[in-house]
Amino acid sequence: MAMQRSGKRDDILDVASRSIIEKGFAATSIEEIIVEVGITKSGFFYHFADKNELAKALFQRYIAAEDQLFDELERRAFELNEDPLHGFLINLKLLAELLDDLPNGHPGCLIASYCYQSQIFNAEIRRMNEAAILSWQKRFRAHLDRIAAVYPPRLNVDLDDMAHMLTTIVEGAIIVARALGEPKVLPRQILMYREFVRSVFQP
Amino acid sequence: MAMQRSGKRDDILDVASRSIIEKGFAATSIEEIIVEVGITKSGFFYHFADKNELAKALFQRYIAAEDQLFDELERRAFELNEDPLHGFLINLKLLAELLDDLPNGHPGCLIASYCYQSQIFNAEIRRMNEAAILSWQKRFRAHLDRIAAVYPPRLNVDLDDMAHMLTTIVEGAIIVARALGEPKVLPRQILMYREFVRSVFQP
DNA sequence: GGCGCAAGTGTACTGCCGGTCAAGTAGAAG
DNA sequence: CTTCTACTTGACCGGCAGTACACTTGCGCC
Repeated sequence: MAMQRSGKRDDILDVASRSIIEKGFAATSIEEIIVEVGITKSGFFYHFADKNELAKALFQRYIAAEDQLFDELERRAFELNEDPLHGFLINLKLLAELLDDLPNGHPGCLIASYCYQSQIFNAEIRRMNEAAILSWQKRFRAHLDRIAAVYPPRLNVDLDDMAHMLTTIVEGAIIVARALGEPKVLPRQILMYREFVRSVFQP
Repeated sequence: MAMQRSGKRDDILDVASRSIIEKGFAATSIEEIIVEVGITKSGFFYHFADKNELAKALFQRYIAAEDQLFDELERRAFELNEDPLHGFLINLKLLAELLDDLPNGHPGCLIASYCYQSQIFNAEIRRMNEAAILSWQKRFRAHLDRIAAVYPPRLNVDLDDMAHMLTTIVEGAIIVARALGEPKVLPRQILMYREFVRSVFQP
């Protein structure tokens, strides 16, 4: 059999992330993961010292992928329009379209998933979770600052709150979408945020 | 010892809800619940046929309490101002103030908690979760309809989306607040939604 | 062609946890 | 004085997380 570098390790991460997002971390047994991957329990523990290590690796991979996606969307948006406001509005539109095209909707966010199970993780993972949200916050806040420098806000809103609002809406909309079985809620809520941004800044 | 009706049953629900919101359902063992309540395992299974029954009872109690709270806030708000828009704005303000006054912030929402662990619950609980969100949706939508009848919206927004937006923001803000350890995020995000409502409807 | 390392397998074990079952008890209600 | 509710005592089963450790297999390198 082919011995590609870390073949099974990635398989474990793929299977585990799907299962954890669906059922939660504690409800995902190592047993079922190794059965689906086609590996033995020893094989699993060769790659990960314990379940917490799995959670950590999963999280790092997830955050890296999200960051890359955001970078890419940002780049494309500001290629289309350099203006801070219009570029950001296009950015949000692209994000909504991308999510709208996912056949089964966004699978769920590990940040939220871990958040409601935080007590079973160690401090390191909790700090990673916090750092991930703060990095989004910083990213969105930078956009808003650049916008506000050109378009003075028409409403008296705190830009930090407004930056948090996008994270808030994404996380919340994933929950509502999942609970209702209506994937479109997420893209639609992002467009609502977009309306809000427009109504705050557009003259 | 006093034999108040269903004394221990309520104790179980109290302990379990705290633990489940913190750690998740699967990570909350019956063992630890009965130890904290000071009860035997048989005592637990006297009240609940299995863990799923516990989840169901917990959920019903949670939803009933939330509904009552919303009713109360609504009543007080419209006592202060009968106008649909201003009454709703006051309603949101009262909600934000109430959440702002909670010393440790909102403990977490069972709907979101269950949502990320849905696969371990039976169909009945999943339907209850859906119904709870739809009932909020209906409640908020009714406000918005009454507002729109008097104040024609200045932005072209879908009122269903706007009603979902409040649920979305509440659920999302709880996650962000928890992950960052900053309880104030929730009331502040509700006030952001309030600004949005105002900017859509206020002439 | 032999050596070492990465990537596993095989197997046996501990201990917790969900859940079951049978029998018994203390106090309130009628 | 019986019956019902709300538990207790205690024994038990099967499944899963996680540990431990000896063993194997294929590839790259010298």
